Amino acid sequence: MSDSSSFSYNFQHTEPFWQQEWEKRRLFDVPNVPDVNAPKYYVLEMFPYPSGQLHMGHVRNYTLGDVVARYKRARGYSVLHPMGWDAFGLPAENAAKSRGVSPAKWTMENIAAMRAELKRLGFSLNWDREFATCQPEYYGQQQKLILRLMKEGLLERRESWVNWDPEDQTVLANEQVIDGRGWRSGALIEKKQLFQWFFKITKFAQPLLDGLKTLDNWPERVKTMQERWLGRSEGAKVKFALDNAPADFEEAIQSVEVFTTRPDTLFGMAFLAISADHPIAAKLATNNPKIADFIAECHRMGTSEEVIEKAEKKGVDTGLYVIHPFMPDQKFPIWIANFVLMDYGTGAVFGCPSGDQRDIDFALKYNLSFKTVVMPQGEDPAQFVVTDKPHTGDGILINSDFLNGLTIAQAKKTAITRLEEMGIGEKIVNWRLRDWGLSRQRYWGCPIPVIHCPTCGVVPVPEDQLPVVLPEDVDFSLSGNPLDNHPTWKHVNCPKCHGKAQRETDTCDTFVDSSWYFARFTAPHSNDPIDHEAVNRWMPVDQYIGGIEHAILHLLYARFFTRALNTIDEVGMEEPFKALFTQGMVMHESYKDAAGEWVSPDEIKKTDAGFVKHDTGEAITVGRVEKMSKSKKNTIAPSVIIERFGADTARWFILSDNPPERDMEWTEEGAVATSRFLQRLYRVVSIIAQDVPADVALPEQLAQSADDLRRMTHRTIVSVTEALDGFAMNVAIARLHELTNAVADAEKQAKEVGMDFARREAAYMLSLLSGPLVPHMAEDMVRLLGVSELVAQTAWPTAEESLLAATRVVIAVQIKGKLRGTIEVAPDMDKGAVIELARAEKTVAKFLDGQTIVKTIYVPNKIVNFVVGG
RNA sequence: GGUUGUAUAGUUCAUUGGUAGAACGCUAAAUUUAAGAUUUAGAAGUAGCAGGUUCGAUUCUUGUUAUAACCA
Repeated sequence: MSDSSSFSYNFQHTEPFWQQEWEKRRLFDVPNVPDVNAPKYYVLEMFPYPSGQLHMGHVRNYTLGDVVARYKRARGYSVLHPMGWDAFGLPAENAAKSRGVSPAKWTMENIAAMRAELKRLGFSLNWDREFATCQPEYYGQQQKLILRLMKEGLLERRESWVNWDPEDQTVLANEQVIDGRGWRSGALIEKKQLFQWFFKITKFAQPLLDGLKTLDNWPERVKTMQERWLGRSEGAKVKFALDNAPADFEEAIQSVEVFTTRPDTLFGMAFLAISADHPIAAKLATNNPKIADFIAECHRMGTSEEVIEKAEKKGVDTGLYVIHPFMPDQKFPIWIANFVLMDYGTGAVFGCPSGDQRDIDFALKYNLSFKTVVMPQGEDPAQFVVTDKPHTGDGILINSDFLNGLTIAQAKKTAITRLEEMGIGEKIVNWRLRDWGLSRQRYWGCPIPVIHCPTCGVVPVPEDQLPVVLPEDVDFSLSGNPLDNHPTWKHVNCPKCHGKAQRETDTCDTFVDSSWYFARFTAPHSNDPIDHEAVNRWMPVDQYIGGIEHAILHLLYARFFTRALNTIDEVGMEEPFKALFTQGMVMHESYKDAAGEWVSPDEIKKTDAGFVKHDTGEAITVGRVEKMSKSKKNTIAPSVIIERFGADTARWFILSDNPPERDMEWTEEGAVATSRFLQRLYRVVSIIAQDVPADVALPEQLAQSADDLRRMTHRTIVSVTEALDGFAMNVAIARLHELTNAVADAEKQAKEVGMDFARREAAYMLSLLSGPLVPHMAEDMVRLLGVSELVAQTAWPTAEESLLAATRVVIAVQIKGKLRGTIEVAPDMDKGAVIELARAEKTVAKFLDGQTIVKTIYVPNKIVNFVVGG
């Protein structure tokens, strides 16, 4: 027997070696337009933001993608597997502000560092296709697309409310407003109207909703989240006439249009609420200081739904009244309320307190009377009354004139028909989705390529003058938009009239950059944004992989963009991602010291008394297992792991423990155990490589042990293949563990007939099957076995059908469903014979003694069940 | 509060309408100058709880509890 201690896998040497070999042979390169006869497979992981360091989430994401890419390549697909950088965004600008380094330099240095780490992990990427969105070669092409979409009317400029940070002189996203203050400056945020650019995504609301139904290989929950975000609701628009409208009210504001999803509850109306930005509110504010104050207060609140949801519901009475559409003799007060949004629906709602929590809160607070109009089925209409808890469920209409006795659905229909007959309302579809505002008052983004001319208005930059390149000599010490502050950049001549004009100084939301990069990857060096032949051959992406945190915005914008590009014939498909996989997070234990401060895992060590600090010996408490994050200090740097254990260990461990869609916990023990296992696998294969000559033949007759091993090997081929097809990398790994154990065990029968062949076959298959997971070691093992072809170039193995069937089966024998014994028989043995054997089994016979068999259940190759007695 | 998912060995997960498995960890022994070492042997389970369907349920189904994500 061999001396096992002499085989040790040296990843420091072999990993870079194989990476160079693959690179040299250009194994992962594919043409922009693949051979029509070869099946294509486009696997893409969400491209990273170049923060400077790879984190474990990246490792998990890109390892998953790489396993798919390598597996599909082995299955004979032409595989497009590119990598790039989502390189625009605020952190670069912050670095510029705080450290005086230029955003471009900071970004490119980060990219270089992260690229080196990705390469070190041995991902099978087509690096020739790499780009960063901050390069003019990319964003210049994006500017062309923006202009083409603008020409098609899919982009427009309009005034809209924004959160304005007066100190930083900048617009903030809703998420950046915390308790009414700017997240960086802490200044009180104002609402302000600004001209902004919008993608008209709402035009695509219905197609985006319908398209979800075609995405069979998307996680259900992502589709549900998108559906809710789109928020289709059917309802009615109802026009309320003002009672005694003031004389100075122009025609347009002598009535109020309301959107409602519940026209059935019109008779339960108690008040009409309008947004602080409603024209009537604005009109009243001019000579009513109380109303003006209230509006100002609303403007300080922020614009997000979340803020509005959490804020106390408040209102102010305008003193005006509207006339009820169905009851001309009744009038209801108009209130200005902080929970009504101008850009949802019509900016006005009617309140029905008996059927809505928010409305009843409001009515009770301001002492507005109301009546009950819906009661649960089976209640007595004379008795049922809502006082402080609204009835929001299904039911029957009461106290509602011509709607009485109808169900909610019937009443909605009837009410709308009546409104339409009267000419004061109609059925409409309303969406929660709003147009996508892409203007950002920032430097580090793609400049929106238009010029503002005092005579010609908004003039697109002609395509031959693109790209509009960001200036490099920028002063970040000033507040506000650096592009706007730049002394010369914005001053240009109008392309039309050649008079003095100014560039648009807004840049694009970075979500624009990530909304078409997948199309650019198919022909990244093209002089046109998208090479039509390449994009139509490679797209849609067959497998997209990324985190659940992008379930809504990125994926929705990318879907919209693809549809928009489809309408201008830039791409030939409507949906960009055929299959989506959302991986879980990488978690780690968190640690705190006595003072309650977070402590990093590498500052501590384990002792018999628990964790203590390395240097001081201070006791550490172990906290929850949480998502790795810098603030909790529970991160593990991939680079450290790679250095200690190698890329293969990192790859194997991050896939081994959990199903990929679930959160996984990174543990030191797990990494160590993985490393140990891989060493063992290598050793097992090494021993075979040494013991068995490469040209060993398959003998006519095999010993039982050799036959068993061969069957195990071929069953494993099937199960690993199925697991990889089903994205169950953890299952594939479990099966490979089992085969490794079987091969190691077979060493004991190494001298039996056919074992040489069976062991060598098992070792080779083990190497090929683990190839997608641990590509470096797989290459090494195959070379040890004397095979010159690289694993990366070898076709995926197929199992021999004849070895998949069992040679004998163990049948369970039950009496009344309780296991009483087992028998071993040849597969597909005659039913009668099996039952006879079962009946004769020692324990079974004992239990059957003196009993009458009422019924015998026989499942071939599995079970016999005797039902006895009465 | 709603939606969706999950619940199986100490841990992480497989599996199946018909004997519940793997890996790690754990225990013991052996080997080694040494080990994040190796080998051998072993323990570990009422499949969350309560019903229903069935000859038979961990699997299908209803309810419930716990937990997670998302929405509100």
